[in-house]
Amino acid sequence: MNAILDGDCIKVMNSLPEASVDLIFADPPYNLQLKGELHRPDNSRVDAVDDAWDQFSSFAAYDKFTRDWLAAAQRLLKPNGAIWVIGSYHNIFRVGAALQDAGFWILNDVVWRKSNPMPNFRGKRFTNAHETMIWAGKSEDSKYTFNYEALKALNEGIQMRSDWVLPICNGHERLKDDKGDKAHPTQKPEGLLHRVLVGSSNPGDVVLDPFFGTGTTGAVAKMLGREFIGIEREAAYRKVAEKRISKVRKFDREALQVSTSKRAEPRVPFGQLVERGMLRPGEELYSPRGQIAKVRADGTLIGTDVKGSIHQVGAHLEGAPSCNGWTYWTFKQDGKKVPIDVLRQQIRSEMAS
Amino acid sequence: MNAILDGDCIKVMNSLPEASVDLIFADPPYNLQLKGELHRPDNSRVDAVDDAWDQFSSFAAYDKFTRDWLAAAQRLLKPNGAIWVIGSYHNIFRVGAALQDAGFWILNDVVWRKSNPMPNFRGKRFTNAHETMIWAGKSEDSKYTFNYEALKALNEGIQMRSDWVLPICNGHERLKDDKGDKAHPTQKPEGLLHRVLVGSSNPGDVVLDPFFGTGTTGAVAKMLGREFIGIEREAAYRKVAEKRISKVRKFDREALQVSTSKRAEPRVPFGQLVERGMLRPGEELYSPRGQIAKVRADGTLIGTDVKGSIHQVGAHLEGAPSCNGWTYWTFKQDGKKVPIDVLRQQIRSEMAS
DNA sequence: AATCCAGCTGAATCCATGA
DNA sequence: GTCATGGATTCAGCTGGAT
Repeated sequence: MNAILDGDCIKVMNSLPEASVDLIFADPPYNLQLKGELHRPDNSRVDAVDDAWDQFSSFAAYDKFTRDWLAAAQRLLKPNGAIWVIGSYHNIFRVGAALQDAGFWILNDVVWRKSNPMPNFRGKRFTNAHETMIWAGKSEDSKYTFNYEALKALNEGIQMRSDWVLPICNGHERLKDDKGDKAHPTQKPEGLLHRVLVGSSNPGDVVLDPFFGTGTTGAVAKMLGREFIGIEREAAYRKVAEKRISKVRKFDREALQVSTSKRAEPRVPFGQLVERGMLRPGEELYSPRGQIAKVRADGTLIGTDVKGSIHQVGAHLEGAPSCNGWTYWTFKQDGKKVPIDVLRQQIRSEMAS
Repeated sequence: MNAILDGDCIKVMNSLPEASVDLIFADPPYNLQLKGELHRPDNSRVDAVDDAWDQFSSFAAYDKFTRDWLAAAQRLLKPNGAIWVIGSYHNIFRVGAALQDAGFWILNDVVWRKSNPMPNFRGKRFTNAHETMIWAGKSEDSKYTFNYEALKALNEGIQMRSDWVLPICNGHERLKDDKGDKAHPTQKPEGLLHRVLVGSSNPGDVVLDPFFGTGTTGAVAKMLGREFIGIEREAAYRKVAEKRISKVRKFDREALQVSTSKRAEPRVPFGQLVERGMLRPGEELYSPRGQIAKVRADGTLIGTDVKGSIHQVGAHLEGAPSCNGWTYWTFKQDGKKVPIDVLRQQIRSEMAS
């Protein structure tokens, strides 16, 4: 745990215990199939991704590699685990189809829209200004983690969309080797991993990255109080990543607390309000339209022609498929109408203390 | 030519002569696999895409369908032809892999970022705010059409990126049936097709849409002076499309001439007004002295003896070294002359949100 | 005549828990 | 496994009628 394992990711994954990982973030080789060299208009040469680890003999060979590492990844995930895979149009369609074929259940595809992409120097295509991430549950039934409120807060109060605008990794964040060259050709920005991990994992979760590279996933996981496992077969990358992560400090515990939704709060049966005498049997509740229902001793309501729970009676009055009775009904307190949800909040705050 | 053919798209395509089509735009079924009903927080029901044509028994069945229509499409394309396919995460990965397997050569994936997507009502995933288009040549050797300068002109003088922000099709553009309901559940916006056709085809080219629906491809092709072939098996959609396209008027010939040489960068994206249909190619703009200039499809203007950006033509008419075209030009709206800057403000307010 | 507001809608794989 | 039930959840933009 919190280590970088040496070796081929498939073999290493198969040596780890099954159902032991909460989240996987994978940045596999893109299989770029670049032909000649590319030069900028000023004749400078573009430093391309031409590493041996990105060479595959055919689509079939790439597909086999993809199926194999996905199978190993799926074995490692807990039943409610999830996976993120990032790629470009060269490989992401094959990865996505393989994910579906393996039984993963796609939850979203998320577009990383680069605010500062490399232009298309030849003027023969569109500027390749984005990469695609696929977020998928281990299976269709997985109860995946999604910190809705935290992401909404990250986005100034509006729910997070499937397109994320983030700059590419450069400047001080971009790791250099001893010669001052970039240490890894495709280092991902920490901002990207921050959003992934805040949104789809919780503190203490185990996060695995089978293509660890220079360790962005590990660095951000450490900051955010997640446990990480990295797998990387290139010694040079492992060395850079080790040094990088050792310098990372975990955020304060308070900083790791994210906004939670009401769903995470304890359930309070309406009957408790009656039991505790906050509402008395026979007391009248009022709908937004002024309709009246009476509280009964067992915590149900009775209206003019219907009885049942606060939700059922509200739904009936509205002719709606469902209704949140807590916010629907009000009662009279000192002559003013007050939502009954206020009483639930009182009970919850008592429970917390 | 310029007709809507009735029948199954694979059979119809196989009945057409091979190597006869320059460009294909395809909006195939997405295979959504929706389960139950979905309600908004206000309890209104979401009108889902549950049509029979989007039902497939398995991924294997969908893959076979995809391979078959792609093979027919590939046969129809000229050697230098290209194809666009649009989809969502439900199907686009399978389509992309099938394209590659069939020998198509992916040129870009292009993300349509929706400025006004439907939210995620249950707060369980990211807002599904984009769709993906794949642009591919018939083969790796295809000398595909790419109107670099025209697209650059549409994008305020900056080269066009692989992510396009456009609103979904609603308002008056959205076609209704006799009962006032939407005529087609997934009608695409004309702005999207405008950019596709201006960017990757030339006037006179033959454009095929094998999933014609209500004919957005045909309508925009006609406006832009392209020949179209539509294939649609649902009589109701064909009827709506026929009526729609009959009302479309082709733009003036000179409006279709797009820039072929570099020019000064306009300071503002006037082209977006054209792309979004706020101003139509061929429409007249008026100077303060009553002089007239016509809008062209790539967002440039043509006057009596001058053509160029809104700023350049304005400056020429005034004999001035420079001119702010945004405040200089007006267009007619409901009989009144309105500065085009009003339209820019509309776009800006959309972008800000 | 402008402005405002309520209402409606869009390619959506959209719940969790306990009996 | 199924089933019933509590109760949580939305953004942008257009339209048509009211102010």
